[in-house]
Amino acid sequence: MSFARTKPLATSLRRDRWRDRSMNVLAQLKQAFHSALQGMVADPTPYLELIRPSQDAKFGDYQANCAMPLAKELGQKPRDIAQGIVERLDVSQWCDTPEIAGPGFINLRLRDEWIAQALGTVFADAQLGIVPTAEPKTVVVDYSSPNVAKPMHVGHIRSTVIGDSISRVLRFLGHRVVSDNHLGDWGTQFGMIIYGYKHFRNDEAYQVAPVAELARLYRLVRAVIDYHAAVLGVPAQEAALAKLVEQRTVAEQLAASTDAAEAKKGAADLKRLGSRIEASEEGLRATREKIALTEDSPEALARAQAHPNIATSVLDETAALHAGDAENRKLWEEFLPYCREDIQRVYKRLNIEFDEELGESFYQPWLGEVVEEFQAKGLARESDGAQCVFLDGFDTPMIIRKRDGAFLYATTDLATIRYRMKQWQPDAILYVVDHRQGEHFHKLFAAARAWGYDHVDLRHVAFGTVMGSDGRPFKTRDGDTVGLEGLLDRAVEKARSVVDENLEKSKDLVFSGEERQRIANVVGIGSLKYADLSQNRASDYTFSYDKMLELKGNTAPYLLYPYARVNGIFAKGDIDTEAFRATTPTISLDTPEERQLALKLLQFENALLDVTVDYLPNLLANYLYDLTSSFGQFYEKCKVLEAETETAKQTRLALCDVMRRTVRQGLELLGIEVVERM
RNA sequence: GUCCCGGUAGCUCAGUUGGAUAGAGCAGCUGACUUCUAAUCAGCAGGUCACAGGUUCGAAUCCUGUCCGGGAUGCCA
Repeated sequence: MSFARTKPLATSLRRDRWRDRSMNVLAQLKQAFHSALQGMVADPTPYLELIRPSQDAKFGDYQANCAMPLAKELGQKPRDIAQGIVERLDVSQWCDTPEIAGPGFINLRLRDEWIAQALGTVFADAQLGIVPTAEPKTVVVDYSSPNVAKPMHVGHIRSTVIGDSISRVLRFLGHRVVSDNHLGDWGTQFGMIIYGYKHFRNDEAYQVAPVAELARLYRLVRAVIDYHAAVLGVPAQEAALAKLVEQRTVAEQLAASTDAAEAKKGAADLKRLGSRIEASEEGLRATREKIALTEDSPEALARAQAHPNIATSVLDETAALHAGDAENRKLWEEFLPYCREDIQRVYKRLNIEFDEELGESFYQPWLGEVVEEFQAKGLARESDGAQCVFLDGFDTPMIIRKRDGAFLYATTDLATIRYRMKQWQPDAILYVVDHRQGEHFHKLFAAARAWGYDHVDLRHVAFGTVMGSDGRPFKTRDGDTVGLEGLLDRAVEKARSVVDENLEKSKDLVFSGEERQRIANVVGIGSLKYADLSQNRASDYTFSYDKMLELKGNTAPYLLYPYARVNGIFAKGDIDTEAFRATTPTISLDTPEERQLALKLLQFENALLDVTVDYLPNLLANYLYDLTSSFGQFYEKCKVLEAETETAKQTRLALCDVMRRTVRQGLELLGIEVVERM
């Protein structure tokens, strides 16, 4: 059975697209079509979505594809309908006479004078012609959410960067955004550092640098636990491998069969088993290396042998903390600020801030109430000793209280929804969390709706896994997850060598080592973020330093370069930017490159609105890439400082300046900084 | 077993929610620096959009089935 659908935020945002705005051409065209279609069809709104930028310049700048679907509804020929629409349509303010082509496409070509005038308006506006939405929504964006006390790793980059960008775009468009870092500050990792603190601490180190000492304790306890788990896991891994090898033997026989169908199946099995065996062998090798890591060090081995039951002891410490044990509670309160401080270092490097950082522990006092309320409303009942919420359409229930009485993340998530609704009355709550938790969120949202929160758009903004070049989840050679800080260091380091290499080539410009490092920092971090944001979040993402730092293609360096180039033009021409912005340049678009660039610049707002429909920052990245490509062509063909006429020079300076401001603003909305020269 | 993603050029990926001849970058080949920064630009080549049906004026996109890959799947998060 299906649930009553809440009104998605995107629907109301989409309506913004054709609101009356002086600079948004598409919005204006939609309005003109709305008038023209009125009387022809009951509700013109859905057909307005069929007006879009043309794919090919020979079809004009925009095309309206509404005549074909209308043909069916009205029972007439599509070309006749197109003709009818055109006769009722008044777009003369913006366009040349519309043309009908093919089965009934209506092609629209903007008048050059209109584009020029619109560009002038954008040039004169500090906000690039973008006005805040008339229908501001309140949106909670839940992202990043690392476990504190545990080093952040590569898995956190996507949530952090995507969530940050979505927050920035929504806020820029005038929505009220509450960005909330739902920290894991109440889990087993605290049991680990509490255990570590009790058994392995170095008091002096803790006094001098508590954050570093706690991190050391975490790694140390983790290593001991991993060692025991590895030793215990080897037989099972070996057995699994043996089974696969056995299956391979069967497949080999099948492949040799005289029956064509059987042989084909055998060959397919062989191929599949081959890669599985490879993966299995590699896993086993990694496990053995992990064991060796401890056994090769007498000190580590002695420690491991002295703590054989460390895993359960850690769980006991965690349970004691949750049960209110005074000592553990005191330690937790002491450690938490240090752990928070530690992760802030990474956020600072990434230039990311949150409005709220309400961790799991914040909701802990209300978990009992939540369960009771679910029971009282008949939404939850006992099953096998656990409190379960059974939901239509799901095979398994959502468990909100374990047999042993402990709560789960589902419980916390429910309490969190209740708090957020009460505190901010949001229209939408976005969870920027990897796609593997999809089913959890489906259940959570269904439970929340049953609970009464059915007027909020709860949405799982899912993203894929970060993969290595081998096509498997991105790991270090030892099979560990890759630390986030090391990733940033390496990106900056690689960027530095790219910077050095390229600046050697420019003779006239002198860059100090300090400036080079600053550029490397912006380029390195920016590339790391952009590589992620420029890809559709739904797909898995193959991590590659070389690719993200490419100078051509859809990369951060490619987008940063035109910005610096325009600065170079202004510097060379000795043109004061502020003074120029105070003027009203005469604009006349006389070359295809100028026209194309101007048109792209006018589409910035549409790119931002597109991002908000399905929360896809890559649509903004695509736009910026498109824009800078157009600039590249313009730059090649149109001399700015040595333009043939004064009007051409003013036009081109204006184009350059609006381009530079748009790129800067666009990158800022992706959380990426610019450099003045490079 | 069931459910959720995905399969587009040798590689990495886009593809504006069903529109006209499927696009970029890398890799390969060819050109363009005494010129506002060549961290660039122009060009060539590269495709059975996994496969088979279906829906309609029109399908990479929607539906059904098959194959392949990944993920989730009762007490972790």
